[in-house]
Amino acid sequence: MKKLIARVKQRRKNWEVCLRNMDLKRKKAFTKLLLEWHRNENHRVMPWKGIRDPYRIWLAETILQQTRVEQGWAYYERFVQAFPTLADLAVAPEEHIFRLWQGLGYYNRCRNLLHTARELVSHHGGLFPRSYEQLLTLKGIGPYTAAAIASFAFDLPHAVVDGNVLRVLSRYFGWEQPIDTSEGKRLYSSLANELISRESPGAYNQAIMDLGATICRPRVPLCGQCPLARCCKAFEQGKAEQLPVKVSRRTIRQRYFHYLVIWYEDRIVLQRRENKDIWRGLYEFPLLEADAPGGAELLHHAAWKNLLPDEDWILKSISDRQQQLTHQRIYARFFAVETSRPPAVLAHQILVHRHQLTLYAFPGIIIQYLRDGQGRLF
DNA sequence: AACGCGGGGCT
DNA sequence: AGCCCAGCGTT
Repeated sequence: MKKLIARVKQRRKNWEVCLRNMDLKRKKAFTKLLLEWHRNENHRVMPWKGIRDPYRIWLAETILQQTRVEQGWAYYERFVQAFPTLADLAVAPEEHIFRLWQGLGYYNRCRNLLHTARELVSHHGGLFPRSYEQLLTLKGIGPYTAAAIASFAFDLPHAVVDGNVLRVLSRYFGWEQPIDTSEGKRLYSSLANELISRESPGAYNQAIMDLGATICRPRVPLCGQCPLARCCKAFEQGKAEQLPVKVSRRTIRQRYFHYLVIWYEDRIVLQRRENKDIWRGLYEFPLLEADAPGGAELLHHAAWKNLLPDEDWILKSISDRQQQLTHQRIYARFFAVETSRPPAVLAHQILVHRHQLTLYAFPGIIIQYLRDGQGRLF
């Protein structure tokens, strides 16, 4: 067994050595052509581009994790306006930050943002550490973000590896190694760190991502305009659109949410999602989840006994909404109820006036519901 | 190594 | 309907 593992390791090593030597000319050309294009023809403009302040770089990169530039743009500008410095962010109330993040998704990013801001202020003198390894230890900062801060703010030669980079490298070098495995990540990352310009790491990192976003696009790459096409293996073999290779496919889970929208005069009951699940930290109505859609009989469910005791309430409407997430499809049914007695809220629930609803952050499906007039708001 | 985590735009 | 996006943390 040990022998076998040793042999696999040796073979992997040989493969890497082979790759390293194989494309020497191609590699040299890559960095040179990329930087030339960046200097002369890259006209992409974004509010965070060229910034050296590690705080704003961190903010931008965090917002942009798995998020399209166009989508994150306005969020970044609102955050910079509300929290111009790290110190401003560190003292902000969590509710305020979540409200600004509302609608952006992946809410753990938001939680980690605040956590790390406070960590930096209380344990690092309000300064970002100036090394890649130190940056990596901070919550919410992984290999990509650490490399971005290290290179853009501190001129350190650490290559960013994001979706753009993986695509550009896979195509340029014609690698069919899948990009979504540990093995693949290791190989592409090591290649990227070989290629990065030692003189201007920040410019190199910016350039490769801009090229991936504007020319070497996921679908319909603009090889005709690409400055690297003449050295690009995928272009040479006419398989740019077939790369990069991915192996993983995920199944989509279906979930059925039943929300109790209980109005008492102009107030409504809300609760905050706390479990390890989607939308943690956002607010919603009292919820019953089931394996299938349920009817009005749910109003007599034990979990809602405190809010709907006997006959002091009336059902006003039932309405359905859907929300498609990347890995889940949410079917939500809203039961709107009016009550004449103040509901007995549990410890985790709050009674909020409708004019105060804008103070809370909600999942998209709740926003949908409130906006449609069913909730008398937005 | 595999999985969970959003929301939106594009084909 | 499926894919992808300036990824990261947990198990």
